[in-house]
Amino acid sequence: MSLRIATWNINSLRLRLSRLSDLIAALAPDVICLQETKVPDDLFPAAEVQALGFPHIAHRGMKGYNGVAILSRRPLTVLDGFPDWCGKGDCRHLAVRLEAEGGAVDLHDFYVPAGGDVPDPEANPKFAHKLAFIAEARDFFAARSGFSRTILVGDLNIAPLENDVWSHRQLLDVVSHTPPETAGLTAWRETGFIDAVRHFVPATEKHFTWWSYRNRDWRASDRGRRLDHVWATPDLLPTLRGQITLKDARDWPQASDHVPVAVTFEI
DNA sequence: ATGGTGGATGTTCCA
Repeated sequence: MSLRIATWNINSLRLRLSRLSDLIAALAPDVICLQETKVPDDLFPAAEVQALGFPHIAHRGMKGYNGVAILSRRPLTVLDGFPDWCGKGDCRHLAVRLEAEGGAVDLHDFYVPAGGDVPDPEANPKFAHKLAFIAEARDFFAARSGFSRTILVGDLNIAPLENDVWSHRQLLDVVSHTPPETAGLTAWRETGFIDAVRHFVPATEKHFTWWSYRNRDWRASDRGRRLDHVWATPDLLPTLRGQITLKDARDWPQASDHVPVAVTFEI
């Protein structure tokens, strides 16, 4: 059974419902994990999403900011028992179980705090929150040693490798690529995941999923970062079939600043 | 060194 999972920071689901339709046409995903839906649960456009061929929906949203959702062609069960990360109640995580021929698969959708502009946890509470969030996530997964058949995706707001940013040297003190963030994210991943996109794209190759709105000509300047990730437990390695990073989506009308990333499993 | 753009909200915050 083929399972293609896409992740996308959509930066407002209601504003970009027609872009979601474009994503479905371009990638034909079985499951879509969204971040920054920016829609409270009672205003979630469920009927519109279902009309796009995704009858099974889980969402956790709030007014104005954050918000995650998982849209699926196949049945899903929402998983609970997870922390309220950093005790903020701010809608940054959703987990579901998908039934597959080879057994159930657990899927986590994360939206990690961006962390503000100043990479100093003493001076900037947003950066302190970001470091605390990734440490809490690392500790949570570390405490469940031996978990398997698990996929973790999302806008993790950190570019861990040198070629995950346009200039490693110039971004070492820029939030998203500082040593405490990249070390923290790697420690989280190493609790039990492999980087499914870098499994297909060599670490020597630049690879980005986000380009700032503030670059006039994003493609020419190409000052991108790889902030969006797909991880999988190593038992799923033999099921990996490929990845697509839909760079062209950055040129869609009224584009998100993030592009969709999809990984296909034969599961 | 600065400011650049975009979304939700409401006279500003967040990214």
